[in-house]
Amino acid sequence: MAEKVTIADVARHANVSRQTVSNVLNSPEVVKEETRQRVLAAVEALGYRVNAAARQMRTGRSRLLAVRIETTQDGINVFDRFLHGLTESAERSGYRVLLYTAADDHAEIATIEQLLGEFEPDGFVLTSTHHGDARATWLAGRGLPFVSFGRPWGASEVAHPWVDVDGAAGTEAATRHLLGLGHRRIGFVGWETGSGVGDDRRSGWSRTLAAAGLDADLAAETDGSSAHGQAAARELVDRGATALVCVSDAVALGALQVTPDVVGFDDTPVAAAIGLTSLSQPLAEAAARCVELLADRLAGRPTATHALLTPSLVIRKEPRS
Amino acid sequence: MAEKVTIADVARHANVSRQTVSNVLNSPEVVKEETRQRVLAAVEALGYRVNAAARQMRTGRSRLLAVRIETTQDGINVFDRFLHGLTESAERSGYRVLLYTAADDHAEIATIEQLLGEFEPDGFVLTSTHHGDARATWLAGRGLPFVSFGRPWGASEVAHPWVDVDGAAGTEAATRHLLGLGHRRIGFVGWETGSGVGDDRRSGWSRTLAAAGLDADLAAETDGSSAHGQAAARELVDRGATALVCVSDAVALGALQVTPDVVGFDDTPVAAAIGLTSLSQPLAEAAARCVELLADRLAGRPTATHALLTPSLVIRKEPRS
DNA sequence: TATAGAAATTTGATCGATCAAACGGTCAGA
DNA sequence: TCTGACCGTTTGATCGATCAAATTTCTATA
Repeated sequence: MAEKVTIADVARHANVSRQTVSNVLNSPEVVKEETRQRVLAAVEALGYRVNAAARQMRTGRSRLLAVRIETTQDGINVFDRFLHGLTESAERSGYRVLLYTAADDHAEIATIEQLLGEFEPDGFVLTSTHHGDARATWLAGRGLPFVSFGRPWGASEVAHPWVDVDGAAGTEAATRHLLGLGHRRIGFVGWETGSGVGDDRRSGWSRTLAAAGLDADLAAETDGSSAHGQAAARELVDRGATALVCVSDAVALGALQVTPDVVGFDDTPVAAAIGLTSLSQPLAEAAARCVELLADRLAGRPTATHALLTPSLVIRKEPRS
Repeated sequence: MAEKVTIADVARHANVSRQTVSNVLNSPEVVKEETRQRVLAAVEALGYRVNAAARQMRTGRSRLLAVRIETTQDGINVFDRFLHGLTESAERSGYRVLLYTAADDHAEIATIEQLLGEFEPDGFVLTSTHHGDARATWLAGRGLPFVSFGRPWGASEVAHPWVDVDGAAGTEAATRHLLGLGHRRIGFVGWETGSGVGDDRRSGWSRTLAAAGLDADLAAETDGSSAHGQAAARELVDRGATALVCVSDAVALGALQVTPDVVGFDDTPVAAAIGLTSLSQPLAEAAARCVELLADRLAGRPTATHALLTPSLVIRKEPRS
């Protein structure tokens, strides 16, 4: 039942030593072609697979990437698609994804510390980075390999590899789209000032209006809920807005109760379901880039410092018109 | 930077042997209380953590549970909440969750085989079980510990521990709810016959109507899309239906375009967003039960064979009425 | 043909934890 | 006083892979 094939079994079967088998698998260039073939045949015949624990014990490398799985807050999030992409890309690079949970940044650091002692992940992927992120500082402080999905917001931050989606480029596209529909008074329903992501998304809207010679005066702040989004939209429409760019689909959902020409952000299933035009983040690509940056770093290859991806506008019509 | 504390360091610090440290951690009852305290103090002082690879090498156990991360099909699914619950519960039992992807059952088996050779997960969690599931047969065939989220549909299946949500009980509650609102002609928008989950959900609807002395003749089949849901709903309404119980939120979303009294299934973010009454699966509890069954089995404790949980009806009013 | 040097392969040690067995000390009973 | 049982602890071996160094085999040149 539990047939465990070791490197010694393969060696015996191929009439070579353990080390030669190891070399065939890890440094094929030092092995004579004929021997290589013979060993590979034995590997195949016996169904041999390297034992990760034994390898890790000797090399110190685990081929594991650790990622925190986030709680689905209001249910409208997008993390699962990123995680799927991450797992897929990691597999392609010979890594596996190990999950952990944490209530907050502080707890996450403690968990990372624990993981380092126990499973020794080779790298970490941080998500939902924010201003003054303690996790990035902590990881960078001890030279641990990691990438963040989300750029390091704020000036005093440590430099580290990151991947992010260009929110400003997204809202610029959204604003252009609404301008193209003939709107001249376009509002922005955002989050409270100070959130990096929110400010970034707002900036794309304002700069586009400015470039078109229009005032970017119709902006409102919300706590991110649909209810607040609706209230904010009402206010902006009362002040003359005829269309709205929103910082998220959740907020857009509320805004949609007020006026039809609304663009959301994240292209969540909700947007698709209700026919909301929204900005779609290239999550699979973002995940792939994260793995790429991390894998390059871990392999000692020269790595890019970051990647900024552009979201795409998914134009929909409300189904109930 | 990379300070690695081994069991030998702790032993030296506490003036005992390696084995005593190991005993303190694994079989505290054989160690004298005084020694135990001293060792624990040393563990604390040095920040020692067992190295999972070394332990696994000797014991053969990895404290890893492997789960396949599913692709988000139409985006309206619920897997991420289950996964989060699983990770959390696993941590509580001293396990970590390892992710993998697979295109289909066949590929999944191959991946499991690979994982067994490399990371030697202690157990597996299967999701989306279906009629004649090759994965369950394969795992059971070689005596590997696993639980499925989803019961073994079909009679010829091997017996194995499982956790599932009682779909029939859910649709029964939904049907009762609609009866309570005064409806007498209640239809069911389902999937094609043959899917275990779909048939189960349909049965709750039909048996409740039968119990109320009503005909359960208004049933339609769809491919699960909103578009088909809408068409099917139209047909049922034309045939006299005044309310509809749906097999999923996706289908319900389509049905909602036809008539307001609709109940969905899964309580996805979409349902919450559009004010759709829906059945909520206790996913966190389901995940906890999965871990419980698996952990008991792995610890050699007597285990229950399965758990069937009841979904709860979340009643909402359409926001746009 | 001999031999330096490169190429290919093998040997022994090691990573950190746990198992199995041995060990020393204490105590009850003969 | 001696024997055997018991408790708490220690010692040596082991899991499977890889590193470092040693060894053998091959190749090229004098």
